[in-house]
Amino acid sequence: MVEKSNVTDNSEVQKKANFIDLQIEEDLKAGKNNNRVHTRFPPEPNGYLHIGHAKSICLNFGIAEKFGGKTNLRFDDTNPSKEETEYVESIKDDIRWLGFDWEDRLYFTSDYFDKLFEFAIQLIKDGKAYVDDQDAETIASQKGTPTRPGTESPFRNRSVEENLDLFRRMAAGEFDEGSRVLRAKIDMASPNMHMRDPFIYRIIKAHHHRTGDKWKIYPMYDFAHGQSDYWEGITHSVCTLEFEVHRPLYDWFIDQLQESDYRPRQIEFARLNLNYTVMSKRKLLELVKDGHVKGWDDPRMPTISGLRRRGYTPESIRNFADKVGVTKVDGVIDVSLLEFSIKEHLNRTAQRVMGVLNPLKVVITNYPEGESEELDAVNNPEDESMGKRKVPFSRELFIERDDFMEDPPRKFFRLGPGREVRLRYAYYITCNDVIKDENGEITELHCTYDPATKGGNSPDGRKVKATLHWVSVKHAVQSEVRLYDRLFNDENPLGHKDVDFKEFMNPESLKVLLNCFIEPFVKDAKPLDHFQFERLGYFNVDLDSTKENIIFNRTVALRDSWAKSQKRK
RNA sequence: UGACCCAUGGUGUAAUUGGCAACACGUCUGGUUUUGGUCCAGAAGAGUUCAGGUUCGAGCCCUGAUGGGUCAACCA
Repeated sequence: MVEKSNVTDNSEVQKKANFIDLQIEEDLKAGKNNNRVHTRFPPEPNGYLHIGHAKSICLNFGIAEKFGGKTNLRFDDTNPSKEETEYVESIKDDIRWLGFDWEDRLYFTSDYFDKLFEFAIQLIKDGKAYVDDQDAETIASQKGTPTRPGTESPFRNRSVEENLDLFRRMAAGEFDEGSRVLRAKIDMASPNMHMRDPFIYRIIKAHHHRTGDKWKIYPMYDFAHGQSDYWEGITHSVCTLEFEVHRPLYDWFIDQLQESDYRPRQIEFARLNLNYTVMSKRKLLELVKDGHVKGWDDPRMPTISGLRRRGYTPESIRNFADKVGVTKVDGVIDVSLLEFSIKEHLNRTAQRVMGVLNPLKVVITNYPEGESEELDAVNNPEDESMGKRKVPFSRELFIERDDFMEDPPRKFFRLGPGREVRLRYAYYITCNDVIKDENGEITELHCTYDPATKGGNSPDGRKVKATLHWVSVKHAVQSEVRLYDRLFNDENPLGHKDVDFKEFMNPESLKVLLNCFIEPFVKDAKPLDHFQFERLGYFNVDLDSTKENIIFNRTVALRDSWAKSQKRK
């Protein structure tokens, strides 16, 4: 069975087996690979990980967990011109943050460069690989098309000795980049383009982030991946759908290598797509490089570091990965599911706090000047063990501008002239006067409070229709709040021919509010701490935050059926 | 005149392997509520791309069609 055997967060959810689980169960039933299950997560260190990688990470480590196997982390670093150590470190951080552990199984494809080289030599000796002296264009022209077979290279039938000599000289750096490649000799007429004598080694004279300048030639992905799997004892090599057509080639190389019953198997699944964003490293890099966002970890980015900074928790991302499932169907997941995942987690765990984003001053005219008091507030109504805190109250308060209307429409329950509402955990107040400046802008409200309603209940049983959040002016912490909206206005920014995806960027994806006031409880909050600002949403402390200037990110807004009903009108 | 893959409510995933199409998100309604949140109750929404076939019975098996995706980087 494939249910999680360990009962972690006592949720004991029995996960449905997906098609990969089923295939693994079959392999196990057939006694393959001595009943071992061993997966790997193989990122290329050429960018930061995104939520799509998170799905793959959860899948690979999840499989190992379900079947009592192991998962390796392997950096697929076969192209020195694109890869950097910075990326290696960020990737490791992100995986660890998600809560997965590769233990001592950290590998680099570059660890296998010597073995790969030897394997190439062997193929040459076996007459299964040859050096091609033609340039890229010529070779491409001989490749044929998907509907027309290719033609063989004039260098295809060189002698083994000549191939050996040339290949060694390629490795020695005797030739220029692009002047020669090593190719596998397979079948130029294959209906599968990848089998038409694929390149397996090319000359690149760039500094490699790990092997330095030792190598002048580097293996191609197809020549490295399966072999790395094989040498690491990987049993199930899970990758995304676009590698489906590579599988025959993967198998071909394994055929050349296999010397026992053990054999790794490639299985493909559909990559994650999210609407209103882009999910390709190249496109994300473009956003970073061109300054459309502030970096890989900009809270608007679908990167793991961006989501982390935005306030997403590892739990929420893992739950999300579970919810989207694993299939071979190319689909697009609605961001609302991602947002649901974080709201679900933070609702249970986030400290409640009151914060006013667009302040409107309220003077409690019958509250003694210069005095203040502390009121009890619940830290999390979903979790009594989180206890209570004190919130200071005084004569001058801020409330949310949206919570007052001079001419309240029909279903508006909040404050208006002559109306009485409750200030959460404090008192009932009634609005008596609306003070305006010379432009007619409302500058403050004069209200009276009912001392008998302390804590928020009226002894006479009088009801109010609304409860507002508030802060005490002299106690509140002024802070910056960054509100985020989707990065793109279009559901599928990449789905338009002839229009660059950046054309669809949302100009209002970031709104910075500098004049926000939060209750003093947040004074000592540290970067990445989560809060629910009551009635508003979930916020966390940004990495830019300092003791003097606390900065909050809005992770996600609370569901707001009032705003929704207003929008409909 | 190719190969390979895919097709179930708006979205994503299920369906005891041939037996009443279910769950989640989203949407809507009502209730509870010191958060217009949460929670609770309920509703709408697919008859499974189409056409044949096998079968007592097909979302599931077979055939064909249609639609979509991937493949012709010295990227992974």
